[in-house]
Formats: sequence, structure tokens, C-alpha cells
Amino acid sequence: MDTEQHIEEAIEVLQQLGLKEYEARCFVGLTRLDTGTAKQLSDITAVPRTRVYDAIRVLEAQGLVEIQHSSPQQFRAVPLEEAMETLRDQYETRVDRLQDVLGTVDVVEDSDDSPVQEVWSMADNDAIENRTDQLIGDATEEIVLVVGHESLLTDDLVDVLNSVESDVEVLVGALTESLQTEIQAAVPGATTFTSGLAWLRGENDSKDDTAIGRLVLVDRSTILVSTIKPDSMEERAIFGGGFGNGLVVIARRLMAQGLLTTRDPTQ
Amino acid sequence: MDTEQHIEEAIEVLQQLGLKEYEARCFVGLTRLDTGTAKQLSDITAVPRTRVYDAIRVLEAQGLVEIQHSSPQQFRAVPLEEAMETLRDQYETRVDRLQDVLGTVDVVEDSDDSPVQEVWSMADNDAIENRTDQLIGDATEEIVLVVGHESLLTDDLVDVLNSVESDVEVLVGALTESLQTEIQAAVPGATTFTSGLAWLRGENDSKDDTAIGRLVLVDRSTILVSTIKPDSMEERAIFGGGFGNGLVVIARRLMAQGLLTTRDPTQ
DNA sequence: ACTGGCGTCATTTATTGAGTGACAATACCT
DNA sequence: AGGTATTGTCACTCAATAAATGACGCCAGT
Repeated sequence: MDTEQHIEEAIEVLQQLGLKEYEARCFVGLTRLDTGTAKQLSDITAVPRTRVYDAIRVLEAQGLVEIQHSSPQQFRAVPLEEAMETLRDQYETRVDRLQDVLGTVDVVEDSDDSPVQEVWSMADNDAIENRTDQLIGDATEEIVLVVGHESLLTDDLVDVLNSVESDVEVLVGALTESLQTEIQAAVPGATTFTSGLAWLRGENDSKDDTAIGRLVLVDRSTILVSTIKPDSMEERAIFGGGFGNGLVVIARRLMAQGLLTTRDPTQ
Repeated sequence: MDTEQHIEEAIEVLQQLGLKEYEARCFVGLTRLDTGTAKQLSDITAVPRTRVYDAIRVLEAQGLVEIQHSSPQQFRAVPLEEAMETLRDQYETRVDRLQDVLGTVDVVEDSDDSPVQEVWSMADNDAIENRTDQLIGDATEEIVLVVGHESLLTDDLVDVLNSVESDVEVLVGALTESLQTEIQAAVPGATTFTSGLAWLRGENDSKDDTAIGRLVLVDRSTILVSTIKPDSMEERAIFGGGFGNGLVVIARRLMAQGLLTTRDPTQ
């Protein structure tokens, strides 16, 4: 069996989605049994028979399985599409509710001065991507974007780039030529470039295992730089706002030196 | 403060979404602080100061907060919209992955006879709604639908009803006249009715606290009946397939007697 | 050098879930 | 019908996880 792998993975994902181990096992068991009893389930899922019942109840309450009240009871998983749709609905409901509630609460109680040297850091690919899109969307004058890895050129990103005001200058850099041509094709309105970026590649230090992910400089006043561990693909970003911000200043200087945009810095 | 309520609710929802208590409290704390230190957070969230750090780390890894590595560290919640979007993305990713994986696994190993008296039960409003839509969409001849509560007439349901093949007869009943007219307006292609349903109302037994939610009979061969506890709005459904199914037979007989569709059974 | 807030760790306590067995009720067999 | 196997419910133990608290080392300001 090669599905073994898939089964384990499915169980894991289900747990990430909030199910307990037994519940996950049972659900997966049912999806490959169509219909089954507690005993059958127990056999193929390695869940103690006596606890299949609990698990199934929870699953039923979540709308993921149906129960036939006969003896022995028969269990059946809701059709896959339907189940996923149900999960989605539940999640949507919760996120919406949260958004409402928090929107109401957002009232602040503050008492602060505003320092100018703010550098924030964030993790999580999705969050960084969202922030990137956000920043680009908010640009009013100029966007300098360097894409360090092809996987970061998402559809969303392309959309945002293409829907930018026409009076905003868009400069997009890539680490490789192939990536550059790809970007140029996807975002015709942008000026693309490749070289001048050698210093960005992490090949100098032998055990420096992090590569540049994205680099966004918006209106020369806000910058985001992310790094990626090539093995785990984990992304990490630092993010600086404010014109006087040290990070931003560095970025501007790099630009002034032609290290960021010049087609050939040796010229 | 009346936001107290909202705050607690937000924390709860966040926990449903997978966060731990401390994490939830910290996140909510940050949304009303814009930016804050561990101490400040600890003060307004009742989370032990020394554990704010852990919580924040987790939140950062999920892309919900940013950290400023100064001393003292400053924390800040990602803008609400962005955070919700991030949560959504993560969830979508997981559900999609699950769907892929389970789609591959769906291979069955069975060995069964098919009994004819199957009656399945399900819980969870969303799941029942999905199933309802599903059934209606699959109809080829006739749909009899009774809506017992206005909240069950969702947009999705209306859509499905309106997009049914034109050669499928659609009969929709309501418990009240106002609901009937509403339905007639929303679904012009349907034949609506109200009376003949007195027996469906739960007013006979004084302590019978469950009311009829939906009743769907498709092609006279598949039926779904749901009940609702009016106080908790919890829905529960039974669902029978097969032409020879007892439930279905009963439903057909009710129809033959005019109890389900007749405009005025006293005639 | 002393003090106080900051950040990290280790430890305790409570809660939750995983894993097992006793038991009554029910179905099944001959 | 009686006897046996299966089924469903509970109550319990053990392990894992999270909540809660306290002991430090570190760095800033005085």
C-alpha cells in the first residue's frame, strides 16, 4: 500500500483542523469504508472499539458523519465534497463572528509616544504574503520588489502588481533570468531586472543556510525583507516603516548605489 | 464597559479556531492596545507576564502578531483584515490538502449486502443545510420542501431551488402565510402552499420543545426531516434513502392523503 | 555597586485526551 | 429456549498538554 502514507497525512491534517486523534482516525476510516460498524472501524483504524462511539458522536455533531440507529449501529462519512464544504462553512462562520466582535472592541486605550526606529518581525508565509500584497497595494509612487524564489510569485501577487495605479513606478527584480522573463510576462507594466543582486545570494558563507525571499520597498519609506530556509521553506520577515527608519535608510542607500536596480553595477 | 462581553466572546472564538487561552487573550489584548509590551499585556489580559512571551511567539509563527526586538520588546497585532485573511488562507490550505489526500485514499475495501431500511441521522446545521441543497440539486422529477423556520430559507437554498431543471416540479410549503409569500417571491418557479401542515406544528404536546425545521422529499424516494430546538436553535435531522424505505413510504402516504401539499385539506 | 524591570527557564498543578477493562443489554446460533 | 458472542455504556488509569507560579541572570538607569 502506498496509501498508507496518505492516510497518516490525512489524519494529521484533520487534527490540525481541530479533531482529536480518535476522531480523525475514525473519519478517515469511514471514508474508505463507505459504511461500517464500530468493530470494523476499530479494526482498520486501531481505535479502541469502545471509544469509537465517542469519536463518532463528536463527528456527527460536526456534521461529518451520519449514524444509522440500528443494532449494530452503522456509521457513514458524509460525502467528501459535502464534508469539506461543511468544514469551510463552520470556519467562515467563526472568522466572521470574530471579525465582527473584534471590530467592535478595537477601541483602544493608549498613552504613548511614537518612536521612529521601528522594526517589526513576522513569521508565517501566508502572513508575509498578505503583508506584501498590502504594501504594494498601498503604494502611491514607487514599488521596488525583488523576488528571490519562484514559489513566491503567487497569482495574488501578480494581480496586485497589475492593479496598481498607473502613475506608480514598478520595478521588479529576480535572481535568475528565467524568473525575470516569467515576471515580465506576467506583469507587463513592470520594469524587470536581474543583475546587481549577487550580494543578495547567500552563497558567501558556507553554512549560511538562509536565502533571500522577498524584498519590498514602497515609496522609499517602507520596507519588508524576508528570508527563507531553503530546506524547510520557512519564511521569516522583518518590516520597517517610517521615512527615518534605519532599515529604510539602508535600503535607500543601496538603491542610490545602484545595487538594487542597476542593470549592470559594474558600468 | 459593555465590550467586556465581546472580549470574552472573541477569546472563545479564537480558541475554537485553535488558539490556546493565553494566545487568545494576548491577541485580543493586542487588538485593543495597538502596540504593547509584555507587562502591559499581562495587565489587561490577566495572562502571567512571564508567559506572554511564549504566547506571542506562537502568535507570531501563525502570522497574527509582529514583534519589535527592542528592550522592552514591543508587540503589535497584525491589522484585523490581514489577520483574518491569514487565518482563512491557512485553513483553506489545509482543507484543500485534506481533500486531495482523501480523494486519493477513497479506495474502498468492502464486503457487504445492502439492506433496504436505512435511516441515517445527522447533527450540525451547516451539514444539514448542505445535504438539503445537495438533495434538491440532484432531483430529477419532483421536490417537496417544507420550510419550518424562516432562518432556514438561506440564500444558497434559494439559489439551488431556482437553478433546478425546468421539468422538475417544485412544491414549497411554509408554516406561516408571511413565510409563504416570501418564498413565492424568492422562488417564482415554485408552487407554494401553507395549510395542511397543522399537524407539523409541535403545539400538541405541552412539553414537546422541538419544532419542525425542514422537510425535503425528492423524487418520492429520498427524504430528510429535521427538527429544531427553538431555544438553542440546534438542528437534528434524519435522512432516508431508497424507494422502499419506511420513512419514505410514510412520507408518500402523507402526500397521498393530501396532508403535505393540499391547499385546503378540509375540501 | 545597587535597584528594578525584563526575559528565560524550570517546576508545579489542573485539565484533557489516549488507552483499558467491567458490565448490562442485545443479537445470534443450534 | 438457553447459551454464547457481540454491542454499547461507563468508570477508570495513565500520559500529554496547558495553565499557573517562582527562581534566576541580564541589562538599564541611578
